[in-house]
Amino acid sequence: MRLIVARCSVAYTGRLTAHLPEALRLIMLKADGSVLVHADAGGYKPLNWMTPPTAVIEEGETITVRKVKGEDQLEITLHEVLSDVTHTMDFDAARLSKDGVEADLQVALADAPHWCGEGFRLVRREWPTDIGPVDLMCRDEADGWIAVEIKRIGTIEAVEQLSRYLERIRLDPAKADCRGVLAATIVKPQARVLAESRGLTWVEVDLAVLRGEREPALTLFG
Amino acid sequence: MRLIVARCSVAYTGRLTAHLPEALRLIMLKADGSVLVHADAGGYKPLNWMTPPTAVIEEGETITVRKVKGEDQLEITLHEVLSDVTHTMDFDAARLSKDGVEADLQVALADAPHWCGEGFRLVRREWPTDIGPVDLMCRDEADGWIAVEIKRIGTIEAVEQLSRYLERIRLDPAKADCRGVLAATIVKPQARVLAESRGLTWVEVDLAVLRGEREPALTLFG
DNA sequence: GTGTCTATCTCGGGC
DNA sequence: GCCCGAGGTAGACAC
Repeated sequence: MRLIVARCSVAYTGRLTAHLPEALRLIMLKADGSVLVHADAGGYKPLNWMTPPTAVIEEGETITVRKVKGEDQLEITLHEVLSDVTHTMDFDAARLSKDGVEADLQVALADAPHWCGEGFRLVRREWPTDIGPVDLMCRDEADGWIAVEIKRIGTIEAVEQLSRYLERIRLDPAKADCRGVLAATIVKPQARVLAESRGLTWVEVDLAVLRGEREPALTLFG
Repeated sequence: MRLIVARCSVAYTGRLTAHLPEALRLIMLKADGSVLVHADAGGYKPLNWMTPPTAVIEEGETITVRKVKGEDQLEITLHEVLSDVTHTMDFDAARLSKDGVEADLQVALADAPHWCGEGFRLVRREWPTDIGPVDLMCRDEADGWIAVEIKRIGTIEAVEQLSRYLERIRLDPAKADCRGVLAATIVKPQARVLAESRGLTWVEVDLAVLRGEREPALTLFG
């Protein structure tokens, strides 16, 4: 990884045009061809960047980064270089392991589907439809079908997704009355409104409770 | 900005939990409190990070970053430091200027709504509904209402969004016949099909043409 | 290759 | 403060 601290200006052309006036910034050139220009503020995001695969050409005080496919181009002009160092790193860095993403929520709910609705039992995970798999397919005490869409954050988008699946599932006469449930750690207000207006149910679930690691704060069905 | 190149391991707890085993990486501590851990590959994204406002505590070989509000915590353990340098930068770096984003398109179309449809005149931008604002609300020569959804890239999602708005707008008897138009720089084939199947219109617009900087390539209404 | 969907999305604007 | 939508979203995975 090459780290250049320099007074520089940057111009991007491609999906849009952007210009960055002269200032002191960090330019990061990764071994995989990524180029990132970071300021000392501004948080997570680089001001300008190019993701691999790229072609990097250095000519005098100008670094030109081109996307191998496409029109995107980044032109960095170095006005004053304060530091320019290269560090060799393990190219294939050990991978990041995560717990608590949507997939983990799905596993936990598959094990305890009653949190999606009273008396629910799992028929299968990733129930296939012709436009993609529904997260969970369940049946209730009266043997009615219920499609469950799982999200960490339940947004309008999730309601749309569930609606699309239901539209397909209900084409089968045996499942014409299939209900829909959106299960999420947080269900946003507008998603609640939209879900209810479409006759769909929503429920907030807590991963730790699902796993039996914490007591439920409230009685949800009462 | 402080740049540490070190063999390190990282643990994140908060919205989820994540662990990064020992490897050689770059740790970036920005003046605004941002902390980013980057590998020499992996493109745009840091492996781990914390956005401001944060509290950074350094004790021996451990750097602990806490979100000022909330539970989020990042714990970086330094096993071997190869480099540790600090560069003073202009804190308030000159701002990035962009042109060609959706907002620019909206301004240009509000100024020249006839590109959305013959005889259209603007009633207002950001017309409110209970699930969010419609980009443009127009009326045609016969005083009919038209809701316009503007996107840089017109996808199925944009058609869904426009459909949702129309669903709401048409609840008002005075606007029961409200039409819908998707205006975008590029309208994807699948979005065209879906729009047409729902009785919606789509139109491709060119920002330079809207601004009168370029001649239209084709007659759109003919 | 395109399409779809997740993300510790991040970030900015509005109320 | 929360909520919502845009993003050069990026990145992963299925088809």
